[in-house]
Amino acid sequence: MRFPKPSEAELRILHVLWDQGPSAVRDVLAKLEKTTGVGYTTILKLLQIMLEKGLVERDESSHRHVYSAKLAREDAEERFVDDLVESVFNGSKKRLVLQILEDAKSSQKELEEIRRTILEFEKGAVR
Amino acid sequence: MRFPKPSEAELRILHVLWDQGPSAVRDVLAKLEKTTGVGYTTILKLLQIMLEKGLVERDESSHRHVYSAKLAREDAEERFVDDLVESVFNGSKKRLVLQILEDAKSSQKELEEIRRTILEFEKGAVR
DNA sequence: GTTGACTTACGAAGAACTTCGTAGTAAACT
DNA sequence: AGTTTACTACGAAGTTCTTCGTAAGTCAAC
Repeated sequence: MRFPKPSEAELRILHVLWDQGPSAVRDVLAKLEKTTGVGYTTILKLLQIMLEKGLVERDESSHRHVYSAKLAREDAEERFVDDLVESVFNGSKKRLVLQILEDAKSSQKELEEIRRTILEFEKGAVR
Repeated sequence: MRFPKPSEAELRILHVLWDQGPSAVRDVLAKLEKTTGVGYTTILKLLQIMLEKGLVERDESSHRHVYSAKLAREDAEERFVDDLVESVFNGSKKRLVLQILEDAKSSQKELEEIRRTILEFEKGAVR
């Protein structure tokens, strides 16, 4: 089954859930209010919408509901990459890779890191 | 100066302008109506909005206005990749590269193509 | 020069997204 | 028990995006 693509604000919340694990609204707010300045009920509403969409699930055993990501980080990453390849690079993953390399060309350090990353991967290293 | 990020529909139009060069509304429509089923005035309106945003420019010397992309393909690609890295991969291009490799792992053919792409790039080949 | 086809301009509607205010409910603390 | 604090639910407003309908302008061809 295909899950809906998270919006920007939803993605910010998912990052918190991925990093911190199951969290109440207040826990999510704690991480996001400094950077986004967003209010409590905004997070709450978003989590409720995400629940409807199936992006998160919640534990209602306590009055203080606890939300956890139902969409795995890797699945989300793959989905976003696939969508990008489709909409921007005409379905060619090769062209995306080329663009990344082309993009990093200006920075010797960055290019070197990518080269190292690929080498590690070829040796069978996982992340 | 930072150009606005094209929306999905705007991006579809930009692809046409990148592929075909300067085009009138009808020319853009010809390419998009089969795939998207969208109407004439929709394309027109979008082009007008894109003109305001600075994504395209237009030649009004003839009654039939001709639009051309002001935003270069490569710049758009770079912008979309950067935004993806920022919003999904926590700013780490390395993690994006890893995800692409991880993603292609299932397909031997795809992985091989990426490997070849990187090799070509290292030899100084341009796209 | 009138008609008909094509074009632009523009308003508006519906959808998704983001945000918050208000109201009601549960818990906690004197 | 009563008050204060914290939480959930929900409606609603503002924004952007996408789409189209309608009106008005241009041009060629009859």
